[in-house]
Amino acid sequence: MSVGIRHDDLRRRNRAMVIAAVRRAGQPSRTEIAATTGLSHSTISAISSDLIGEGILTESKPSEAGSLKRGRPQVGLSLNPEAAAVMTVVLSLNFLSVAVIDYAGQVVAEEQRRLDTLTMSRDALIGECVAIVRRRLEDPDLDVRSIARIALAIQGITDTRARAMLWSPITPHTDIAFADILEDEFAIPATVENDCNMMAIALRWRDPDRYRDDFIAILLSHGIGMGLVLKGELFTGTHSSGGEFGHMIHQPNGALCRCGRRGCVEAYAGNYAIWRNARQLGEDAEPVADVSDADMRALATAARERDGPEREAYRKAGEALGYGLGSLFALIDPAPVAMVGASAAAFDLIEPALRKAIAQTAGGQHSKSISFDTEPNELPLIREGCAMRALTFVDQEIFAPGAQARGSAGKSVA
Amino acid sequence: MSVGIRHDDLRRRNRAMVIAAVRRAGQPSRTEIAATTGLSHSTISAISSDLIGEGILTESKPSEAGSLKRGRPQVGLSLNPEAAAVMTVVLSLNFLSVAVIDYAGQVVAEEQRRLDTLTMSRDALIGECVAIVRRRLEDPDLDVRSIARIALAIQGITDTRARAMLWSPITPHTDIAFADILEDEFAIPATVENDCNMMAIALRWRDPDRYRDDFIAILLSHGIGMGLVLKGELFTGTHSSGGEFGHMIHQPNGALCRCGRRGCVEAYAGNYAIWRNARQLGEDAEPVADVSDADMRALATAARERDGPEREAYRKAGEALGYGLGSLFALIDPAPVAMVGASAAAFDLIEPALRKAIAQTAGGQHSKSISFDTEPNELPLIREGCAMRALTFVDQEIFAPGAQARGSAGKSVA
DNA sequence: CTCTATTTTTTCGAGCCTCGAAAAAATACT
DNA sequence: AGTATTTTTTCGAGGCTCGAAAAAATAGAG
Repeated sequence: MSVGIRHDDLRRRNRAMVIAAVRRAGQPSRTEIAATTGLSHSTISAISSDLIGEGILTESKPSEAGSLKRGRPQVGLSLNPEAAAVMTVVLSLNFLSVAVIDYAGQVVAEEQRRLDTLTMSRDALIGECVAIVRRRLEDPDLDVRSIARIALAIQGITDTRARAMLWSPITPHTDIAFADILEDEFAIPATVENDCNMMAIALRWRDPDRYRDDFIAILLSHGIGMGLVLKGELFTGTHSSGGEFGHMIHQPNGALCRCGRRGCVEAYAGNYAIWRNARQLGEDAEPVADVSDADMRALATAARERDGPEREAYRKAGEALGYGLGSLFALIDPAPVAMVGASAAAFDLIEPALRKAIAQTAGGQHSKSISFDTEPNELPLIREGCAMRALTFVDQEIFAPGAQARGSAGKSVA
Repeated sequence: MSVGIRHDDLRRRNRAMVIAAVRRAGQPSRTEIAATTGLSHSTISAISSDLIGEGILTESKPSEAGSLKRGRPQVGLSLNPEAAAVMTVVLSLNFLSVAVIDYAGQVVAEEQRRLDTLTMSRDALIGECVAIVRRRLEDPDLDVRSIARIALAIQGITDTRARAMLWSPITPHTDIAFADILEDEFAIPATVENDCNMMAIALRWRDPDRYRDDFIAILLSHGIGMGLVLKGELFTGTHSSGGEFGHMIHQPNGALCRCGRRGCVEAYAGNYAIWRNARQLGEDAEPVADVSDADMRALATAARERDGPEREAYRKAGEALGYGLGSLFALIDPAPVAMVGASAAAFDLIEPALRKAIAQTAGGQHSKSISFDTEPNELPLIREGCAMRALTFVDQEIFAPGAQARGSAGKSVA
């Protein structure tokens, strides 16, 4: 049951609030912080002077823009880049990349690597992840002690506690407790996150006007993934990362899905499904392991050029996505959608059927008002989201320990 | 953006916490409250003495059971029934009922009434609701001034702010701002709630062991409704009451639904759909306005007796519910389900096909572990939930004003 | 160049709140 | 009747936020 608020929680929570305000606003003055948090100037003054003393914040020059004002100029507060650093690890199909990010959010080092994730042994996969992290940590240019957290993003299902990958399309192996493995190895707190959830977080940071409290990020790729933000918070399943939009049922007993079941949205809208339909292989044809981006582009070009099986394949994809979104919108009400990933570049081929389908569902009553945006490049988005998530953890758990306690006040996505 | 915690919020929140603890536990001692809330004995002592002084709590005799213990006996705290009262109004198809409930949760008065909701004019419908409330308020036995809140539950879609009914199957009229109407009329704060959400709240109070943080209540009735509790909180859409499980798409372009669209779960599993299939009228047959409980029982009896169209109708209903739940479980992970309503009595006919369908979905991987419970009588459940919701509002907004501020700490379903 | 108006930031005392320790209260056991 | 035990209250200490006032830092006016 919920727990009372202790007296010392108060300061911790307000510290977290101030740090969050600075991270969001970039270089706010104390006065601005007081306004956004609703706390008094005295309190902000006390907290920020603590935080500066601890090296978490630094004073920077007044925000250059409006310095024509009369009185004492505002002095901007910003995050001290050297206060800490985090490491992001993004593991996707045949690709592994890490980045070191300072406390202010700047990338200070990175490394990328191709692997054959589908055929690697479990130990080899884990080994590669550990090794690439170790190489970054051993980088002489880097103060190892400053790495306060590692966040690993992976395509597939993770558990709610962000400790393990439960299942992933990029490897046949399951239940890999990456968080424990990394923590045992490096003694740095680690979490495992779902890639689409990180996309959603990144979108929110990139465009907070459009992606604020309620929106959907859909990854159109070999498979179909989703990151969902509802009421300002990342929506996850009760046990897993959840939000397996791609495996909602579009056609009972329909096309064969990569997951072994039938009729999932993904079995119509994933790259392999579009490929299969475009090649007219039939819905029972075994999903191929991978379709190159070049092949998908060729398919899209063909579909644009003439009415044929390629165009029909995209139409079917749009229909599946549309009915899927319609069902989703029946549950959560319509919200803005971001289509992310290589196939988002072919959204023009998908959109008509999608809109037609969605218009026939409960959530689609005002389907014209549902807006779609596209972003073909998912990797930078995942990495950004991962970085923000890791930094937010540092903000809250390390620099304001105990503040994450309960209540969503400090738990908001960003 | 989120707001800092003021110093005076602290007491308010902890007051709310204590009240909630008493409401949940029934007759806890101060020591028990200290344990469940995590606050110190001194704090609990101070707060409870305030609350007793204000007439919100009362001291009752020690909890009779374990009074064989050694030391000073615990003195139980309980809600003062006279501290306030709330009124519930439940509006369902052709039926209107109100109840007055004291602060401790006991029904002190009630009234029920049959109406022809489908054919009534908008004003007549509103008029009946206002009139029945007025009759209760004018009851000489009742201290009118003590009614602190009115909660109206209605089948259909309400808005997130709980101010208005947006759409309902029980009436052709839409967008009725019942909350404003009642507040203008009686100057008592009012809310409008979705019936299935209230069912979920009631289930949680009735059986907190089974229905704790994550569960689903599904109303099997003329239509199909759902109340969903996730992570301890009632799940609603972003704009509406949401959770329109019945209008998730089961079969694109499938059977005609009462909502005018095609292929919704309800178009296979609602009473009218089962009836239509049992009578072999075809999927395009216009949904009938109402099927009597007696007719539905006859259908169920026939289905149990022989393999025929009746049995097939229930099979189809189970299949639709199963695939729908499967899609839902893809998003939120599996959770216990309560089947509520008259047709829950025919769940034996529905279950086999339901389990078979769910086993073919992503969420159904462990379909055997998904447990179903049935409760044929929805009305008492709706009223109970409504009462608890209204009382919780009083707990938080009236007796601990400002405490509902932000953070879910105090917002939990109960 | 000095003075004034203006705005931001810090300082300081007041008022709450929670906590821990100790005291008081109320009972069962010996 | 006295002792052990458990619950509840009391009381002082320590923290936190707030408002008001003071201090700091600048632009504009004369």
